[in-house]
Amino acid sequence: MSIKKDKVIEVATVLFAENGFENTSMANICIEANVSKGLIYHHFKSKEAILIEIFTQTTNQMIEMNENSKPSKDPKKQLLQLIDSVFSQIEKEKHLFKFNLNMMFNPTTNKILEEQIKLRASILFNSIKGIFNQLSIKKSEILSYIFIAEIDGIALSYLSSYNNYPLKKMKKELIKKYANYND
Amino acid sequence: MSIKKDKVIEVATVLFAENGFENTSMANICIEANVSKGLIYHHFKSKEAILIEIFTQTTNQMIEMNENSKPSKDPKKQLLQLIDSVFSQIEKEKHLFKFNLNMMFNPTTNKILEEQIKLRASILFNSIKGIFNQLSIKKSEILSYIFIAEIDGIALSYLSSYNNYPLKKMKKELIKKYANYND
Amino acid sequence: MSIKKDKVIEVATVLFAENGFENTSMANICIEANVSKGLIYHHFKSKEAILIEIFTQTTNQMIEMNENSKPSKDPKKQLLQLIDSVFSQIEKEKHLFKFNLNMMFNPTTNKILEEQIKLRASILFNSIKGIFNQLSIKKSEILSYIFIAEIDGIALSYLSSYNNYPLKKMKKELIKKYANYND
Amino acid sequence: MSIKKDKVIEVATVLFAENGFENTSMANICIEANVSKGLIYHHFKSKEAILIEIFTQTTNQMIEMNENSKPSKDPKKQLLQLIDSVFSQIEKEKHLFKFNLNMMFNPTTNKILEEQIKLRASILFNSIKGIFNQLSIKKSEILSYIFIAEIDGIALSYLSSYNNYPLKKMKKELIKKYANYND
DNA sequence: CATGAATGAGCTTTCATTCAT
DNA sequence: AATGAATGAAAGCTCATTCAT
Repeated sequence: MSIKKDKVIEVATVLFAENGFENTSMANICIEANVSKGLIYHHFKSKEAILIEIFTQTTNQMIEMNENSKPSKDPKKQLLQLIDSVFSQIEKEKHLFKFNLNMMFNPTTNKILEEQIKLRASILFNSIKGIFNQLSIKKSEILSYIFIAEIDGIALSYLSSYNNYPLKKMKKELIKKYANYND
Repeated sequence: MSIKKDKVIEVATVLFAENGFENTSMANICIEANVSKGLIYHHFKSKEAILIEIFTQTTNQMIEMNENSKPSKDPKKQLLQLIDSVFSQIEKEKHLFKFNLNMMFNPTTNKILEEQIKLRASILFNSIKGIFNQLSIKKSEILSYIFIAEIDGIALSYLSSYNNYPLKKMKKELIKKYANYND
Repeated sequence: MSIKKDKVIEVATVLFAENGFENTSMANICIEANVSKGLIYHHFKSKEAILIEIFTQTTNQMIEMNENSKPSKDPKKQLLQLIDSVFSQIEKEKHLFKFNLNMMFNPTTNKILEEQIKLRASILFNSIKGIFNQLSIKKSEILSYIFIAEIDGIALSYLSSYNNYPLKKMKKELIKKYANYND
Repeated sequence: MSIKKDKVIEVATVLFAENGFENTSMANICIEANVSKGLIYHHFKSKEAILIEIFTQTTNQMIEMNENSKPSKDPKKQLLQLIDSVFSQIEKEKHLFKFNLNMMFNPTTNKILEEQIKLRASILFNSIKGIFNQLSIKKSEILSYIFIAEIDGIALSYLSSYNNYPLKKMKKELIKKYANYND
């Protein structure tokens, strides 16, 4: 793939995250990516197409990671590992999480990315359900929804409203809960 | 307050929710509210000002409701009442919740509404902490954050990703958790 | 005349001078004069009408001053008095001179005030010619034009371009020239 | 430089001169230049930028002319040449002189062009002072200011107020004055 | 693969003016 | 004499997209 195309993707990701999809113009992207308008339309059909490609790339990474993860036998261990990786991601890639939430709840981008969003949700859900199946087959579905809600809720609070959100304490509480689980 | 101004607010609320802030033009609002452009700018300094007024009105309603709620003595009962009212709101006012999430994570509107968003969060937090204080003074803070995360997380899942989200079951689980709390 | 009407004239004069005619809105005038839009249109047919009234008032003052000036016998003395008064006006009422030049060379206001501008010019010219008639009947016309050009040219330089314009020295030179005149 | 850009400059110059800066809309320019709005904003950052470019071009022409003028040895001859060229310009390019005066005394354009205006004034002043330096080193400064005031004053009278201004006679008077100078 | 001139619809906002009260 | 709600045209400007080169 062309270097310039990659640069466009990279720059657009940052600008969409910082300013939102509608507040980022193709001209902005051109300038920042040091690329002409003609070229950007050579690589992408439209502004929407850039957004779709960005989102798809990340989704594909998610899928790949999911496939490559060798489940350790112990489901509890898996859960704790998952919690650990999610929390470190929330902290490290704050802007990516904000970007995703923005794209999910902006009516315009939501329509564009609808399928992708549902796909991601089902991948996540199935991955987590796979773990809970090992703990409690009967309740694995509802347990997965609860787990996802807890994670998402913490992320939402952390990213939006609270200045000194006790992210570390929240992680500890979650670990405490799921370390003793299964009874 | 003038009837036409009210109409503008009402129409703008719907359009912002349906199409997003940036994708709603003043012309759209004019047509839908059956009002001239001049008049909108007679009543509102700018498009931003409309958004702020909408948000402030809802915030004020929150504050009022909060002040008028006579806390029943039993904190558990309060919690269960709160859960009940939140879940029925999530279902009934789906579009309002989506609108709020959109405004919170759209960089443009987030900047405009920053203070309001923080104010709302602190009102909610203090209100919930007030309940948990009665159950467990020491851990009331972390418990409040967990409770809020659970509620927000469920709302987020319900509103965004999942087609047949088991909202009722989630409510049941939450009630189960908090009905037996602190024992 | 109504106090509020006077206030409008006063405020409009300042705003037109500071921001120009086209850059001063009726709304600006209303706010600054603490008057409603309805009232301003009760007193003045239009924005143009305000400008015309402002200009007419000043013109009338010029006429009045001209009529009331009792010419001392000695024309040279008159000239020197005139120079003195013009220079002190240029310095004291800088903004009024700028305003007049603006109104004269702005195509919009020039059209509105055309007659007034010509009237003023002829008043000034005749008044000065009256003086020079006493010094040299034959050349009084051309002498008047020269005198006016000198005054206007100095004013123009002082008001527009030069930061440290030697206004005092220029006055001295002019006085020197006309004190020894015709000998 | 693009033909269409040149056309915009050309059209804008005429329209600004005829109707003033504020009374010339971008739409006016588009229609007259047979060009789309988008294109104008492709070539110029703003309406102000067009004005600045127009003014700068003329300033640069002034500078060029100034540099290319080979001073004949005799300063008196130079002065008379200057007078001759200025008077023929005043007559031929009446609209350009009016335009400049408009831009100088309109508060909006004055702010935009402040630096340019000062630059032009200093170029003119230094050029004239260079001549007077050869006639009378000590008084060259004040003599320059007087000369400029005379020229400007005549132009001002001619362009603004008087219907049958004796421009030719004024030129003759000026020539008479400076032909016999310094004796 | 690459440029940037060119379009035209649409954007937010301003404004002089009118009119019912 | 006084208010301010209401209008509608027009302003400056932005933008996604196209296309000749």
